[in-house]
Amino acid sequence: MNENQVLPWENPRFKNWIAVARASQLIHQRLAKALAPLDIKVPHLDILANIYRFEGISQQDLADKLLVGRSNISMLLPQIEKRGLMERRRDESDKRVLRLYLTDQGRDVTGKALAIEVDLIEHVMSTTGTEECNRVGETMKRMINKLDDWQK
Amino acid sequence: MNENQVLPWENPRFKNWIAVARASQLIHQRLAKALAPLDIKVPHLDILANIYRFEGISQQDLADKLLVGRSNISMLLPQIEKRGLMERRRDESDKRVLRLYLTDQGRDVTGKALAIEVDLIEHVMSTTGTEECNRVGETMKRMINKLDDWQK
DNA sequence: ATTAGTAAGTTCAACCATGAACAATATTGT
DNA sequence: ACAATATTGTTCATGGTTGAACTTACTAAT
Repeated sequence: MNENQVLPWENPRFKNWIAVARASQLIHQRLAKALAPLDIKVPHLDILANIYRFEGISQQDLADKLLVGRSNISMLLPQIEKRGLMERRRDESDKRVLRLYLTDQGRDVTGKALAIEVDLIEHVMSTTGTEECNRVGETMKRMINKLDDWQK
Repeated sequence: MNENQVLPWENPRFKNWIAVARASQLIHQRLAKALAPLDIKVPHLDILANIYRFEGISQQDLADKLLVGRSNISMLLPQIEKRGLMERRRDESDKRVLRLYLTDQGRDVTGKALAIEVDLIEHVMSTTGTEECNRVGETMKRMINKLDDWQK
């Protein structure tokens, strides 16, 4: 910890992590602009994509997957539902939970939005080969695991 | 673009990018909690760290580095200044710009906060060797360049 | 069966972030 | 010199995000 008291930007892990954070932030911003024509915000797409993938997911499970609070989901869903992209159905076997389903229109919009996201990422990573790309993914997964089993 | 119409989660670049985004989001959240004892928010640290590194930076240049709007900086700085961590001085040669400087206390707090951040990242990336770490950083920098010279 | 504990979802107040409109100052072209 | 244009920083309205308190529903223990 003492050798970190000098400029952290000379620390390899730190400075490379900064690049990761910047890339992540930039892509988020670009994605937001790219989704504007569909009148969809990034958090909306995060939600829609997860319902697309896990039909009938509960709001709690959705919040866990997205790493946000339940209240966040509770505030966003009514907007999406009013636009007719998604609907909530009470689970009959457990009346506390609401299960989420895309409408046909929702599936259509989500497909288009995901295509935009994939195109963006494909383009930005076009100079990154599949092998290197997988190595990056593996590194990130190891980091996520480290975070998960550390401090709860 | 057609082969992306199936599940994007099978697309190597897409699925690996998702891991990057998740790791980034998680570290952000953990860092926020780790900074709580210092009563510092992540955006505050972003600002302080950049003044630490670039003494006398202007608000506009700071906003550019942090990839946020000027208004963001304008709203956050008074809070930091009131806590006595930083001060603004009018540039005499161009009276529009305000130049930012850390106080002694600000330098102290920033050093402590950066040490917390470095410790977190060192720990989370402890299973990632320097070489692999640099490769990840290189990949991210290539992505950032792709984003910079595309669409303005 | 009743009580205590737990879990899902909602609401609310507080806080952050953003972009547009604005004021003050600099720069550029003629 | 002067008008038109740029740039810096601020303000404000809007909308997003959070955690705590709350309601309703389920579960476990005795």
